[in-house]
Amino acid sequence: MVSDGIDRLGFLIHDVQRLMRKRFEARASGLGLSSAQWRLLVRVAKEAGVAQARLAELLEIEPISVSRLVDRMEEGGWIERRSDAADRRVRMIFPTEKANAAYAEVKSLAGEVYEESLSGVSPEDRRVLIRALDVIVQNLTESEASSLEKIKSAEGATA
Amino acid sequence: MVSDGIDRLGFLIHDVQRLMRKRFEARASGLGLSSAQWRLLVRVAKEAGVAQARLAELLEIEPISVSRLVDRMEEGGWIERRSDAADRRVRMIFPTEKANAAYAEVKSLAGEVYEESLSGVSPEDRRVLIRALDVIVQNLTESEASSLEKIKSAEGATA
DNA sequence: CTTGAATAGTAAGCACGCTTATTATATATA
DNA sequence: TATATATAATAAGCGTGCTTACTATTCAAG
Repeated sequence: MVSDGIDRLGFLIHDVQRLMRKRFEARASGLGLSSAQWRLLVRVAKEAGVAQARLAELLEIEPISVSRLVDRMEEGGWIERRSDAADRRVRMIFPTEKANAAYAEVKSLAGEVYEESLSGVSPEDRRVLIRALDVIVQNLTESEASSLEKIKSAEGATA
Repeated sequence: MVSDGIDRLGFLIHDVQRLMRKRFEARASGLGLSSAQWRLLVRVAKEAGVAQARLAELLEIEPISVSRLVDRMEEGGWIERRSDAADRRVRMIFPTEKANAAYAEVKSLAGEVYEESLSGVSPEDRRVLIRALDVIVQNLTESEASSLEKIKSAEGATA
């Protein structure tokens, strides 16, 4: 327990995220696509016509964050907003031809970054890594929900 | 190789980082200390009197980012800027008493977040996780440097 | 001593996340 | 029907990272 490195987990995750994003954006800068925009584009490619509110759920970010991201991506010509005739509150998001054309290229580019990152990590360790990260996401999203429940039930009780 | 999940690595890292930061800041919000500020404070606690430029190196962020982070932390009463008599360009950074008092508490709080994150991950898998993240950081910082060298040598022709 | 390069720090402005508040529209209920 | 609530999107403004450009200071070279 003395120096297992767990006490550095937050710092490590933070550093890895920052470095991977930086590397990806250096590669994709020619295209003018940031990593956040790429994440959104992946979703939109799979579900053309999705509403912004649903995108926010899928990406697990706030609707306002989607709104401004979509602003910039629309300016960049990556996606298109269309009104929903059935519900005039809704803006449906579609990928443009430019986005469809770039999709495969950017995906392989992301794959390159992953391979560079994992150089020297065995296949077995890669599996463990991915599995552990999945568990962490699970743990943190689950108990986020349960925390909310606790708060709710505590509100009406002796806290 | 078909669905080993490596293609989700970037998304996973991104999600884990965001969720852990969110969780930490929910816990530490009472103290008014963000995770970026906590990272800086850890360094300053270990090297009281460190210059901002050195902090930027240690934290691997840009000097300007340190500058504004330090602004807010000075306002918050966590650190103190002092001029270096030997070099008037330099601002030496010291933790305040408030910071020293909070240090142990926040550290254990961070530890709690790590434990919650890793719930259900075996000790062996934790070791693999930390080791893999260390390797990734290594891979991405190393070839960042080598990229810079390539650029430099390309600039100066035969270098 | 003077000039010029290098270094420490900061200012301005952008991207992307957030919280809080507002507008427009839909839906449920009195 | 009229009103109240809920939902979709956006606006305003903050924190933390970035790039680029600036000032102040130090140091090296002449």
